[in-house]
Amino acid sequence: MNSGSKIIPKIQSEIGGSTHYFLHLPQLKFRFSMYRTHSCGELRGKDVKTDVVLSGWVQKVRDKGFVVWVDLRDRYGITQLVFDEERTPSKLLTEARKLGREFVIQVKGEVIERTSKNPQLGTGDIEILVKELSVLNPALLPPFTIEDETDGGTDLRMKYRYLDIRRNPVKDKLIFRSKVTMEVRKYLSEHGFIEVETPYLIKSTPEGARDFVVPSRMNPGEFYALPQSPQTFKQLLMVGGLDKYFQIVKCFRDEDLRADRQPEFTQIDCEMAFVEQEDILNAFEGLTRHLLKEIAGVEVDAFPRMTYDEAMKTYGNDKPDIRFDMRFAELNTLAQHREFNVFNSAELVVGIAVPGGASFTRKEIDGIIDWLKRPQVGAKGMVYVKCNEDGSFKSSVDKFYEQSDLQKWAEATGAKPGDLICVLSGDIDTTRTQLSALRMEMAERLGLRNPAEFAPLWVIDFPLLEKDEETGDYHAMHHPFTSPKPGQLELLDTDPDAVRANAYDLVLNGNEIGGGSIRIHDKKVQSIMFRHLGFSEEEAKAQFGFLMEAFQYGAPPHGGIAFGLDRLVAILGGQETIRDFIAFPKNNSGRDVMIDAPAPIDNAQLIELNLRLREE
RNA sequence: GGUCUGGUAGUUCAGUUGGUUAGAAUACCUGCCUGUCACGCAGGGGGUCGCGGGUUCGAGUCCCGUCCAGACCGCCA
Repeated sequence: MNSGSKIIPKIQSEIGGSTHYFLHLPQLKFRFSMYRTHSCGELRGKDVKTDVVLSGWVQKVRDKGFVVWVDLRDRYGITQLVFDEERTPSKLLTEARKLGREFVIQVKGEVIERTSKNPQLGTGDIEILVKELSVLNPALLPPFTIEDETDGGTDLRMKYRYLDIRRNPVKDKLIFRSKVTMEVRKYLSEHGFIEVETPYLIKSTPEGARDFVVPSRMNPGEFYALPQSPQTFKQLLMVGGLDKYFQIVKCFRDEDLRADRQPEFTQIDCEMAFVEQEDILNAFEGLTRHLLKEIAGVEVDAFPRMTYDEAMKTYGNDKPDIRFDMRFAELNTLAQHREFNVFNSAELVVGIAVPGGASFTRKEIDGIIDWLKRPQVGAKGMVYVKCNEDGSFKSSVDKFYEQSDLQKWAEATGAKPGDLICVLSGDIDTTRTQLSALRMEMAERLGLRNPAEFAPLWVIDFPLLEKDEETGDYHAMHHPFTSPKPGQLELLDTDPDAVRANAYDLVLNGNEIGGGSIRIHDKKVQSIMFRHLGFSEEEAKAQFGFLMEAFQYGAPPHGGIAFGLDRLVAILGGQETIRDFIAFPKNNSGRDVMIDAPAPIDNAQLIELNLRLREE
């Protein structure tokens, strides 16, 4: 791989600040003479003496006695209104004093130059001397302040999401998302992709995540499922000859949530016919590069590539964050020749060099070890080596190892004087997972996860199958339509773990933002796959008969990829959590606290649907 | 299914070893203020300490249960 390639943005992303985005033009594109001639963000010094009509929300009333200022806000900005004792009729001045926060008002007046200007505001050179005021709608006092730095907690803000959306940080993220989807549509359309909508009411499938199901009134006892992805439909579109398809589409998975996971989420779903893996990688590297350039202002070199096996060995993770190093060094041969049984009995001894970590105090290192021992990580302990500035080493296993041993560990991990080598041991999978968690935690603590830096990476050659440790069954690591590498079909019988797939993920800053594969387009191969996944002939036919049938009518070689749009947008915006990039997200328990869903349905509805709730 | 953290004024939070009348900031209301823009100044109102039970002379504080929220593990082809 192209190691150490770090991409520094030309323009820093400024989500969360007050900077507005490309779509945030201050001008109204459509003018409605009845309610407004201008937006609250566009009037400038050159507009002085113009008669205008503005509408918006009252941000703040500042009553100074002789003069009352009202900040009028809309999506485009804030314009100051002025009412004063000299120029405003007393009746109007009294009305202005009665305005409350978030009242919706309309004013007619004249743009005048301010006596004292506000350079922090785009409209800060002018104000509106109001001649007519009408309250279009009064408002209750909002439960939290509609300001960039609100006093509201997340719970409250979710319940009153429509108020939260009035705030710049949320509004700007939605505008930012709109910009991203616009660029996606633009790029893919320019490259010959056709956007096709596929159905939401489809059939439940046993593999993968749990389905959300929808009862069918007209077909008693039968259910639709909401799609986990439009996978089979986009393959059928290839059989249909559409050649290049995309769709920005909602997908549904009934699994537990995370900060970056919602039960309904949006994918950029893509498929191409007459392509091999290389064509897909090129096409969508192009899309991603386009987005990085247009959205984040970052020019990126060719994306590095790494096999799944290499990623697991080097980073203990199939979605490594390569903005920083701390690569794994396997130390078995260097550490299993002394009397240290913890290492000698381990399947894997592996370490990383934490830059600057030698300066950690004993207390800090104990803290790290405690962190590792939490059930979420589950490590038994950690061996560490401080690499002193004078070239000597101080380790937690000095009893067992010579300085020359530790010197070799330092060479293997790439540790320099001042670094801390952290070593974990145990069985291969667990130890890699734990060290990977430690690597990310250390990067976080050392501030190496710079959200304005973008390091994309293709991870390729995923295993075709994954073994369920409980049942011993195999299931598709990607999905059951993924093709094995050429010539590896025979291996399915002898060594299923060794079979690699034409499957790939696009990783950005340690997040899987996209994944796809070259599909099986041959009915026979697909049958073999289903058999290995434990489907009987009948089950396969019942579940995917339509696809198998379609493959007999001239299915072209095809493959595709799907990007998680919510996550992609959040990362491009330099954020960890996707929720603010979704207008109306669900909470931790999958609830919409604003509309209070899900909710029971009444008995008549149940009867109509031929459903009865189970008695407990 | 599990682990951890939190729940006190409209809001964000503090509240010591269990001890008098539960505080601060902000928001809100009233008054004042000749250029504010986080305006300022003075005053005022505002609390079922998530809910239920227990220990105790006494519980915001300790214990048990429960609900809600957040982060994570499992899960997420």
